[in-house]
Amino acid sequence: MPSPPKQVKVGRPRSSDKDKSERGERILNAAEELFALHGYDGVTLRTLANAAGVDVALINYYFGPKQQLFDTVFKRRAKILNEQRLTALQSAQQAAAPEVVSVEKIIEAFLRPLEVAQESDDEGWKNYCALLAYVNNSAVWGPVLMSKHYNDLVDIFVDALRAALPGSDDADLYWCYHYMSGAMSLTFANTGRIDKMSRGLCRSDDFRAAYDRMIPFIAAGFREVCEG
Amino acid sequence: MPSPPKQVKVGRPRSSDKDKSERGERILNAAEELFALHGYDGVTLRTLANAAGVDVALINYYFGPKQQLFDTVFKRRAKILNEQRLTALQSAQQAAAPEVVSVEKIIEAFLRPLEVAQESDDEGWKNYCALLAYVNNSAVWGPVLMSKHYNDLVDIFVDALRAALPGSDDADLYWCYHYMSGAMSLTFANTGRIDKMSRGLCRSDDFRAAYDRMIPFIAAGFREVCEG
DNA sequence: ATTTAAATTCATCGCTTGTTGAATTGTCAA
DNA sequence: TTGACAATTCAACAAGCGATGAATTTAAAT
Repeated sequence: MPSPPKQVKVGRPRSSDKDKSERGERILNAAEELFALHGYDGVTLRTLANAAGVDVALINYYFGPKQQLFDTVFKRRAKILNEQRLTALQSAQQAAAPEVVSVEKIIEAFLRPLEVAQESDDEGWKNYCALLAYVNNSAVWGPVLMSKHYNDLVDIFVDALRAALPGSDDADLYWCYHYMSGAMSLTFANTGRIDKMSRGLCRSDDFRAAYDRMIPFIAAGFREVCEG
Repeated sequence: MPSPPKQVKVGRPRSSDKDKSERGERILNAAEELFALHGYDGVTLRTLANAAGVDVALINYYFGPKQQLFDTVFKRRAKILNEQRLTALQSAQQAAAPEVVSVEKIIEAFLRPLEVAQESDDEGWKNYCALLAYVNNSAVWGPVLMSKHYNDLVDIFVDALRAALPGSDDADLYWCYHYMSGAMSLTFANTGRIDKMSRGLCRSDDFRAAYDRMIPFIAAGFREVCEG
C-alpha cells in the first residue's frame, strides 16, 4: 500500500498556511524547553528542529549558529523579567514615599514577577526559570550571560537595599544578594527535588508556598547580616 | 629527520612506572573538573581521556559507560562530605548536651566541611562544588543523584532543625532547607558571578567571606519562618 | 614453567554532530 | 510581467561521537 501523501513541500509556504507562520517563535519556545532541561550541549539542532516541527536548516536561517540561538533564547525573557521587576520596584517606591521602601517590599518586587509568571498559563516561563538556574550556576555561561542581561537590574536593586538598610556594608549587601539569587534560582527551577526530599509533603510546582516563605526568609537574612 | 621516539607502548605497564598507576583516580579527577565546567553532555570521552593522559578505551574499562562514570564521580565525594557533615553535627550535639543544639551550630555543621574543603589544597573539591551546583539545579540529574546520595543526610539535619525550632511546621522546615541548599550551591560553585556583579568588591573564591555571612543569613531566615 | 588474569593500546563500527550551498516556491514592489 | 527577495527543504560535508573486540604486554597464581 502506498504511504500517505506526506505533502512536505519545498520553498516558501503560502501565507494562508497559518501554522506555517510564527516558526521563529516555535523554534525559540522549543529551544527554551530543551536547553532548560538538558543544557546547551545536551540539545542537538536536529532534536530541536523535530520538537519545533521545523527543518534543521531553518534554525540557522533565523538565528545563526547555535551559540547565538542560545543567547537569543536567554535574552528574550530576561528583557521582560527586568521590566516587570523594575516597575514592581518603582510602584513599591511610590507607595512608600516619602519613606524609603522596606526590605520585604524590595524582595517582593524581585520575586513576585517570577511567581506570577510561573502561575500563568504560559508554560514557557517554567522553562525559562529552569534555564535561568542552569545559566546562573554555570561557570561558563553565568559570568557572561547573567552579567550581560541582569547587571543593570542588580545595580538598581542593590541601591534600593542600601537605602532600606542604612549604614550597611556594600560587601554584605552583595553577598546577601548572591544568597538570594541562589535560593531563587534553585527554588523556581522546579526540579522536583523538594518533592523527593520531603517525601511528597512539599511540591516543587507549588510556587505560592515557595514564594510566601521565601520573602520573610530572605528579608530576615538581609536584616541580620546588614544591620545586625 | 626522524620524529622523536614516541614510546607509546601497548599492553600492561611495568609496575615500576609510577605515573602509570593511579590511572583510575586520574580519570575521576579529570572527569570531575570537566563535568563541573561543561556538564554531562559537554564532555566527550576523548576530551576527558586527553585531559587525564589516558587512552579512551581505558575509561570504559575502569568505569563502564559514560553515565556510570558520572555517577561514580558524583558519589565519590558525596560519601566524604556526608561523613564530615555528620560528625560535625554530632560533635556540636555533644558540646551542647543536654541542651539541643542551636540553629546556627546546625547550619555551621552543614556548611563548614564545604568551606574547609574549598580552602584546602585539594583542587578537586572546588570542582566538586561546581558539580554539585550543576546536579542540584538540573531537573534531569537532581532528583536522581541528589536523592540517591544525600537524602539520608537531609533527614538527619531536618530532625536536628526540628528540635532546635520547636513547634515548627515540617513544610516550613523543608522549604527553608531548600533555600539553604540553593544559596549554598550557587555560592560555593565559584562561578565568578559575584565578582562581575560587585565589580570586584567581592570575590567568588573568598570562601571565608561567603561562609561567615551565610550562617547568620540562613539562621535568621529559619528563625523568621519557622518560629515567627 | 605454564597458565590465567589484569591493564593497556589500537583500530574500527555505525551514528550523530553543526553548518552550508543549492534548489525550490511564494510574495511583493516596480 | 519581470525581478528581487523571503522562506523553506534537501542533500551533503568533514568532524566527532560512545562503544567495543582484538591484540599486546606484564603481573600474579599455580
